[in-house]
Amino acid sequence: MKNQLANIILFHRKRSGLTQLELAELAGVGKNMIYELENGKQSVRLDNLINVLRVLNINITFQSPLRESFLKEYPDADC
Amino acid sequence: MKNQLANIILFHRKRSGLTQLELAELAGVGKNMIYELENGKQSVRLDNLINVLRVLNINITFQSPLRESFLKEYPDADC
DNA sequence: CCATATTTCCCTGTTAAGTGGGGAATATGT
DNA sequence: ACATATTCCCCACTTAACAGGGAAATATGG
Repeated sequence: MKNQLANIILFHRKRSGLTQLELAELAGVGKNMIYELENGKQSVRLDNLINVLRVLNINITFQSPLRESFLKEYPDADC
Repeated sequence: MKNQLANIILFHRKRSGLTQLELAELAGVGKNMIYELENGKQSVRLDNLINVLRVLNINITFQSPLRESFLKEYPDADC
C-alpha cells in the first residue's frame, strides 16, 4: 500500500489486460516508469503520468473548497 | 487560457494573497516553478506540483468509470 | 506621477528523471 | 514439472527539470 496512485494504476492496468511494457509503449514512456509508478515513486513528470492515465482512461481532477464555491457562484468561469 | 491547472493555481494564489515568491518558499520549490506552472508547463515533477497544491489547499483526485463502479461494489477496497 | 512590488524571462550549473539493455527472480498457464 | 511471460532491479548515458541570480517589463497603490 505505497500510495493511492500506485494502486490505482496497477488496478487499472491489470483490468485492461496490459503488461507494464505494453502500457509503457501505449503511453510513450519507458518501461521503468510504469514499474516506478506502481511502486509509489512521486517524483515522476506530470506529463508522463498524464499520458499513462490517459491510456487507462483515468481522469485527473483538482478540487478545493474555494474553487467549488466559486464555480457554484460563477458557473461559466472555467478558471 | 493555457490550461486548466495553470488557471487554478493562479486563481488560488491570488485569493490567498501570496506572491509567486511567497508561494514558492512555502511550497519549498524555486520561484521559477510557480511562474512556469501558471504558464502551462506540463513537464513539472509531480511531487513539486503536489507541494504547491498543498499550500493552496487544492486536492488531486483520480476518477475513472472502472474505479467508481468498483468502489461502489467494494466500498472498503481503497485501491 | 512616482516609488515600490511583482512578474516575466533571460542565463548557468547541478542533479536526478528517464531511457533501454540485460539478467535474475517470480508468476502464469498448460 | 516445465516453458514462457512478466516483473523486478541493476547499470550507464543523455537530457532537461530545477534552483537561484539578475535585469527588464509590468502592475500596484499612495
